[in-house]
Amino acid sequence: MKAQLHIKMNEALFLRNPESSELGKNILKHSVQLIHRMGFEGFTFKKLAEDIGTTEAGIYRYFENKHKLLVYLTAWYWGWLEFQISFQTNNIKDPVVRLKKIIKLLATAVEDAEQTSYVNESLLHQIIIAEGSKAYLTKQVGEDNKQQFFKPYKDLCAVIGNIITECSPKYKYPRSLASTIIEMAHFQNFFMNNLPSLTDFEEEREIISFLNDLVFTSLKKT
Amino acid sequence: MKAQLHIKMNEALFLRNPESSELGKNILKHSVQLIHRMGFEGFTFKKLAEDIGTTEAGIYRYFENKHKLLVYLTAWYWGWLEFQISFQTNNIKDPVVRLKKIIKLLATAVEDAEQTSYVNESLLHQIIIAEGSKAYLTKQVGEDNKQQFFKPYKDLCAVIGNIITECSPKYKYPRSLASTIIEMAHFQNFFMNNLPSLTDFEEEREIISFLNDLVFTSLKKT
DNA sequence: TTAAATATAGTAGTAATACTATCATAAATA
DNA sequence: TATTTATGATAGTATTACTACTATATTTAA
Repeated sequence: MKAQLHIKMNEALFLRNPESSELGKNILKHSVQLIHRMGFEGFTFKKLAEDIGTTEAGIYRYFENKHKLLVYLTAWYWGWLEFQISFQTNNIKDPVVRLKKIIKLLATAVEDAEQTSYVNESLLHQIIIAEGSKAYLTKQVGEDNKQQFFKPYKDLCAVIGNIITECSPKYKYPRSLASTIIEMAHFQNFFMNNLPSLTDFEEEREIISFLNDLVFTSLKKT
Repeated sequence: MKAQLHIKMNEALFLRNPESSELGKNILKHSVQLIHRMGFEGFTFKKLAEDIGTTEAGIYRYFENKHKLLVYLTAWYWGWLEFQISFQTNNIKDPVVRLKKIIKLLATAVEDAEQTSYVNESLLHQIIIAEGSKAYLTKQVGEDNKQQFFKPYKDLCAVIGNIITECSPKYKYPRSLASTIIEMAHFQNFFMNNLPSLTDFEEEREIISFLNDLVFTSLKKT
């Protein structure tokens, strides 16, 4: 008997809960695969429906549009990652050790092993790297934010910010440093793989070293 | 008699050079206004044509699609910014002073005064903050990169990276630190204005302080 | 000077996208 | 058994993204 991880989602993100039916779960599963394969711009509900073997109208019963679906997937990811972090740093007292562990988790490709039934976390991690920013880089960011769509991201940022403050109570920018770590864990990965001259890296390990250096020199000073 | 600044653009970015005609210049001018007003997703060539008072087909003679136009605008911006940097840091010997000046330029809203005839740099700066990443966060990033579309961004990153190395020859991640400064100058601004709990800031000045702290503690250590 | 080439504008159309609405049927539940 | 709920199938609309074609104005070349 295995414990089943479940991420509680904001109800305003969907019209019908995708976790409540087979079709819904298929929408999540296949959308991750399709967005990963053809990018968010190339992805349409029509293609998704064909991939699943259902109709466009079927998808629209679950999600209002593809933007909401992307926001759903990113929110799920941040919720899942926050759980991973709390699980993996549980019982670690030293905030410096915790922060290092978090940086590693942020910058490391997820292994396929620990898959949640209908979401391939490894593919989703790559989607977040390439498409994640598009969830909030829109004209509706204000309204989406009012509806709490970015709460999981903000919560994670707050968690990391608090650990930063534990490490160095006098450091003045804990939340900005937290969002910098999160964004750069992803952007440096994207750059390394697609625009390598914007980085000094050839593998993940080096991104982790860079982020550790960035964070801990900033914190040691104070 | 005033010197006229001209940014040389990659010819593969357009079908017909928009700087070579009135319509072309109008396309640049009005696209900046429209993208700023309705966001890149809401922006279409049809709306642009109506705004200018020409036809859709007229726009398509200059740009293959709106993605190319966005890449054109971002490339123009980075080229323009590199010129601003070289101009404003000219004659400054001390690399630390130069780097501080660059951080300020990156994070500061452009004044309306110094406008280049057909591009409103102030609006364009805000477009780069909100839409700039979408120029490379696509499935075609590899092909676009092969065609050198991101050269101005990469050049700017190299310039900043070199100054970082001048400041601290032993620092191991000059290019990644440079791309981090560039991206965070924009993202922290976007977060401050739209998702404030991801930052510790209320004004630009504070973003500059954060970036200075981040960079110079990293560099002093070595 | 005139004819040919070229640049530019405008009209019209197509295929795909992003939806909405309706009706039928199968399965679950009360 | 009646009724809700989930899914399926079909059709339709407005907008988007683009292409092809025609008309006209301007430049250039013979």
